[in-house]
Amino acid sequence: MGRASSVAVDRTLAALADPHRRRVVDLLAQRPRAAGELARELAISPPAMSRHLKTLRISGLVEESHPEFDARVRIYALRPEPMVHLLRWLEESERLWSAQLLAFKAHIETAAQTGPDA
Amino acid sequence: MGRASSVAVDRTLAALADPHRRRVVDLLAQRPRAAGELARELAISPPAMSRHLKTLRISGLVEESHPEFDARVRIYALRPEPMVHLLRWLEESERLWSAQLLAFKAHIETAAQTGPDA
DNA sequence: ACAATATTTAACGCATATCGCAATTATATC
DNA sequence: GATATAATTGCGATATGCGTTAAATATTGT
Repeated sequence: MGRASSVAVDRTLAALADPHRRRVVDLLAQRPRAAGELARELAISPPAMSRHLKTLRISGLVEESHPEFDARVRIYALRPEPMVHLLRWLEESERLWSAQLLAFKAHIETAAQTGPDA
Repeated sequence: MGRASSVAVDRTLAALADPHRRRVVDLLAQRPRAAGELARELAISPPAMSRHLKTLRISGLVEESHPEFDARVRIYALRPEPMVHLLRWLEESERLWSAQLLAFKAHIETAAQTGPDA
C-alpha cells in the first residue's frame, strides 16, 4: 500500500496542475455551477472550459448532472474524494518529514551525550 | 487573502504534477539524498533528474546542500513549506464543500418542515 | 598534471496540452 | 417545424515538457 494509491494521486495532481482547472475547483467548492457560468467567470471560451471539465471529470474531481428544468445545461459539482487522497498523501509526507527532524534532533543529543568532538 | 497565495500553490501543483518529481518527494520525505542516488532509484538519466530537481528547487519544494566531505555531491532535502500551503488550500476547499452539504441538508429539513410537496 | 567522478547545461526530437474558431448534437421555445 | 441556446467535439496552430546523448564544469584522488 501507499504505492497502490499513488497512481490516483498522480492523476489528481495532473488535473489540478492547470491554473484554470484549479480555479474551477475553487468555484465549485463554493457551490455547483453550469459549464457556461464557469466559462464566463474564468473568461475563457466554452470549448476550452468544456475540455477542462472533461479532464476534471475523468480525474474524478467533479461530477456532472442536469437541472430538472433544462436538459441542455450541465451542472458541475465538486467530488472531494480525490482531494481527500491527496490530502492524505501530503499528511503522510509531512509525518515522515517530521520524523526526520526528530531523528536529527535525537542524533544531536546522542552526540552531545557521547561527548562533543569525540 | 486566499488569492494572494494562489500563485504559489499553482507552482507547487505544477511541480508535483510529474510522477517522477512526486516520487522524488516521496523519497526525500524519508531522508535527504544525493542527486545521483535519486537518479538511480528512479531509473532515469542524471540529466533528467537534474532538471526535475531544478524544477523542484525553483518551486521551493527542495533545497540543495553539499556534504562536507565531497563538494561534487549535491544533497537534496525536502522543504515542507509549499506542501503546507497546498494542504491549507485542500483543507479550505474541503471546508467549503462541507458547508455546501450542510446548507443542502438544512434546505431539505426546511422543506420538510414547510411540508413535503408543498 | 592527469584521470576519474558527480552533476549540470546545451542541443535536438518527440509527445502532449491548450487555445480559438467552426461545425455538430441535443434541447428548448415560438 | 424553424430558430435560438447550451454544450461538446473536430481541427489546425502554437507552445511547453520531458527524455536522451554529448559537452562543459567542478572537484577529488593519484
